[in-house]
Amino acid sequence: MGIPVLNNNIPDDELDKIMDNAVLAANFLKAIGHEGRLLILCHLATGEKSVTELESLLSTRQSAVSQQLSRLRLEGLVTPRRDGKVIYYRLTDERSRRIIDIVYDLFCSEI
Amino acid sequence: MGIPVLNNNIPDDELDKIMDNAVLAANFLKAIGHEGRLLILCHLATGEKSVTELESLLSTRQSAVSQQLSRLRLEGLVTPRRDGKVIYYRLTDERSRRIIDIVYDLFCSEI
DNA sequence: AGGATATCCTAATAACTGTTAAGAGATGAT
DNA sequence: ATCATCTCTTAACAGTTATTAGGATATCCT
Repeated sequence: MGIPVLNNNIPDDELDKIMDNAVLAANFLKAIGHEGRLLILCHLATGEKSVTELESLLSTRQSAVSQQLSRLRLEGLVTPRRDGKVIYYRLTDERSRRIIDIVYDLFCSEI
Repeated sequence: MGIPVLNNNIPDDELDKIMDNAVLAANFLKAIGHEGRLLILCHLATGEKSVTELESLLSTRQSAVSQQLSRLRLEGLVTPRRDGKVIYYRLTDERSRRIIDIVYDLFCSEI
């Protein structure tokens, strides 16, 4: 059923660490807290896609898609690869995939 | 190192499920993608706190704390318990805790 | 009554989004 | 080489939404 609980009592020292990183974490969560960007991540979970492909998958204007991608790029979630005229995007690494899995687990694996 | 990858190829059926839930998920992520609310969750991770306690922990006005709590309540992340005049908030369940653990894992456990 | 919260409201400000338009890289034709 | 074209990125703009602050009020309990 999923993700293990790391620890039930986070010590105060580490709580401070969280607090220091709160802005960082909040920004990251904002980045994925967006319907379009979330869908992009889901689509990329099934494999590389070009911007044009995403444009039609999402029924969103190309420049909007591009901007959503740029936000995801900023967070390091996706990585572009140019092949001729076309730029393909993919999930950067296991971390990106983990995040989608988590969202999937939280919102889609319940009955 | 953490959270298991559920599957590398999410089938299209389930992708649709994700898409249906994208708005839901995005709203949820927006709720926790907020510095103040994230900090509240972190503080509650160490145990129940009253609104007044949170008010001073966060150096935020009471009405603001209350509003942030109400948003978290809406998402089911926190649960109030009244004891006389005081209302104590705690993380609702393992799901809430899991989410903080994940954020912690993503932002605080790296070297 | 009095303390602790929740709600409501208004105003000010900041953040976010999508749109258009202009620009940059790559490719292929002339 | 030049030009047109395709794909994509970026900047500028404008509408919308979120957030914060402040205060006023209502409520719930002792």
